[in-house]
Amino acid sequence: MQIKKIRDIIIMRINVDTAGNHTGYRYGNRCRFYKERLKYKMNNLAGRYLAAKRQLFDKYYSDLNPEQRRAVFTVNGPLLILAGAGSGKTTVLVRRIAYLIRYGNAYMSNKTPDDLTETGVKQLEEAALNMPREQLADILPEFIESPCPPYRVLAITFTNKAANEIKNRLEAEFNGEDISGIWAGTFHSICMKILRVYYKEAALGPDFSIYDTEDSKKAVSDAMKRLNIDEKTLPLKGVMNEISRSKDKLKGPDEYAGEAGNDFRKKQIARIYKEYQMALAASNALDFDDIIFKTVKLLHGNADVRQRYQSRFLYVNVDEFQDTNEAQFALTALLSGGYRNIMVVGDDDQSIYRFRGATIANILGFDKNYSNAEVIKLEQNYRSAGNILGAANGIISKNRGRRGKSLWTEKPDGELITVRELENENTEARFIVDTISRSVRMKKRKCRDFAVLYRTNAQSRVLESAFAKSGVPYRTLGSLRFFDRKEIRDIIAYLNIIVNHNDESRLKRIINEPKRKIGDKTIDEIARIARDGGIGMFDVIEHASRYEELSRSAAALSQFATLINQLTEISKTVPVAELIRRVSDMSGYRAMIIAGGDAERDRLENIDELISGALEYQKSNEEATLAGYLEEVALVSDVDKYDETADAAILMTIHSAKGLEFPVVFLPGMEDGIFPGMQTINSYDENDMEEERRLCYVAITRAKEKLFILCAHERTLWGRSGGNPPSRFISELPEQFLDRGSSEEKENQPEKAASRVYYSQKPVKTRKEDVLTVNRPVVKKQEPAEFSDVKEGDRVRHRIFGDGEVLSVRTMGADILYEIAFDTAGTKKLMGSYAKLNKI
DNA sequence: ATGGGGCTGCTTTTT
DNA sequence: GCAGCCCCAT
Repeated sequence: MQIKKIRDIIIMRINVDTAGNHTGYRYGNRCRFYKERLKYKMNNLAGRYLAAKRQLFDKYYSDLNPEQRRAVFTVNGPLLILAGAGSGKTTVLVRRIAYLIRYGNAYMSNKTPDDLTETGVKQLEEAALNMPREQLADILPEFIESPCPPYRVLAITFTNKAANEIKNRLEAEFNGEDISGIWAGTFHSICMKILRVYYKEAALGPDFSIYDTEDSKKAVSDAMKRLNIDEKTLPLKGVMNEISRSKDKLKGPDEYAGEAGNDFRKKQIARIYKEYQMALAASNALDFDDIIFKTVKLLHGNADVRQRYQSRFLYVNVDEFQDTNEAQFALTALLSGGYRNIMVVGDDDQSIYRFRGATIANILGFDKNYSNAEVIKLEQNYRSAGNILGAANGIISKNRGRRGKSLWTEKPDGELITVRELENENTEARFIVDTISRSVRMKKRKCRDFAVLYRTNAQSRVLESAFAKSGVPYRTLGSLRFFDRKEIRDIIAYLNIIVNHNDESRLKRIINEPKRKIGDKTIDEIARIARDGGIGMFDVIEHASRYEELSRSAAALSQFATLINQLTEISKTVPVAELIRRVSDMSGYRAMIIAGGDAERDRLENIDELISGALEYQKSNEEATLAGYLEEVALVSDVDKYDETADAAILMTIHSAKGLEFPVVFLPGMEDGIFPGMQTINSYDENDMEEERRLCYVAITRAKEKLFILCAHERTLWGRSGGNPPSRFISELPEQFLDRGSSEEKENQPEKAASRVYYSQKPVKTRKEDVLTVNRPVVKKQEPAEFSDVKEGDRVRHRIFGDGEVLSVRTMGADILYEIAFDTAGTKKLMGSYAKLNKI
């Protein structure tokens, strides 16, 4: 296959096209163009008409800030919205889609009616001044300019949760009007929608299965066994990762092999990759990465299909762009290739998924890939109190690979951030629980106001038991997912076999579950015969008696085949929920659980829950099909079901907290070795530390009112006890936002620190400075007064933005917020303590 | 074929 | 510290 450098080709095309015959103007040109035109027409009717029109829209959208409005009104051409944490990103996305469906390009358009009259324009000007905002909706339709029908809008997100939120908020926005034509979904669900229609063109069978990580792990492991590659010499995890990253980069097995060169490990992986893909093809299955890979391949290689979607999607909107990988970037480029109205929102400072292939280059270089892209920054934060935001700005400013943004808020400073070192992980947990229960007892807050965010899931155990003991209601997110439970996976495997008899991974999973006296030997033999004969495993099973090698288990095998065939017949007549019931009965699965006695009780309940979930699916989908259900099950996680109304404190990893906000946030385990983790500390790639720092930034910006940063003097981790120095990230926080407890506590610190047993495996890495900062009680106060002689109207110089004029000076906590109109870099809001301003 | 006991090795996670 | 895997005994 020659999908060589799809990405390069796509990017090249973008550049060529945009440089050539794009409909828009470069923004700079457009600005100049505007000004000239406005100056010229200032006194004539058309100019006044346009000004009044824009005033009317600005007024109608006055619940948004000016940057947000610009993001809503800029609909044509490529647009990058850099949306800081808590800057109203989803609101903008939703309002923008609603705007282009209602008004099209009304605001930016320079068209004027031919029959303008003095009185008509006067009326508009009058309305812009005096008409109450609510009534403006009646006038605005007059300005509609090529509105976009809902079905021509595409909105892509990462999680189902985000997709649902967009859908729901849009529905509310249109309250009752039919906008169901909008394509809003995750990358994977969008791709599935395409692949289900054009499966033939994508060289897939009609009822292909989706392998989740667990399934593909098995398939890769099997492939390695077949190739006689030992998992001890080449760990499965690394192989999986390499294959997955390779697919992210749109590289198939052959290309991967081509690039392996003389690298033995890569050559091995290339063989596994190829074998794995062959197994997937034989099973008529795709893994998660393939869903996107194959779609990009299809759109790239098939002009008809490509054109079909390119001519359909007039506006393409991509959420969380900082988390896209190369394949996803290519997909968005292909889908938006028709009209090039592509808008991406994201925050480079919140990119925390590099480890799974996200490339921050997509957002950092968006305006290079799309040379005429406009860039809008949303920097006003509506979420966090001043001190929290100050700390967040402080820490993220230490990163180098960023576009540079500095958030500001109109909110008061609020409380200082509490930083505490506790004795050990148990006292740390108790501190959290006590703080919560005290606050709840005093009726200051509800339990659900509190969130505990940790770096690793391993930290949750101690926390959970502290919560359990105290009786403070709590919930943990992301422990064992419902669909990861064995019994659920088994039943789902049966359903997959019914749809796709040759799904090898699922077949292996349930062929002997419950026990049917079909052992591993037999299964391997079946797989081998199938492979040699180029037929499906199920075909072999169905005709087991034909093969001498299988004679011993032939009876059991044909019984199994009969079971599957019967269930397949049944599946054609009964709905999914009923089918699940039949599967669990006829397969003997239910009987097996019941035989297990009381210990297995909840497994039975889980199956019942699965059935009610299927009923739910039938209710909400008019065309409920088994294949559709399986797709939903494969692509939907139960994290989406995080119930924000339950009155319980919530415990989760920082990663899963992204996009959420809480009045009070605890960050336990802020220690070098945990956060940042040992791997990061020992890494020679400074990008690793930057990503860790971004994660810390995400953690801090989850808090609305109050933040606790905690570490333990001693900690038992992985069975060994020892201690970690407080996280280097704590010392990166500007001191003026922190409350480090009484001076007494501080004085005790050096001794404690001296007696510490460090985990550090590579003492080389523990540099002198680190130890010093740890041991010395940090009391250096930052001097915000340093620049306080800068006044409104002064000329100043900034390291990056150059020279500019100070528009306003405002105190924000112990810091000062400057608004500065830079000569070349535009108007920016900067915090005094980081801005490093020099008066000139 | 199956079940139990010992051994290893270990971020983060959505789809 | 514990989960998940491998190997061995039945």
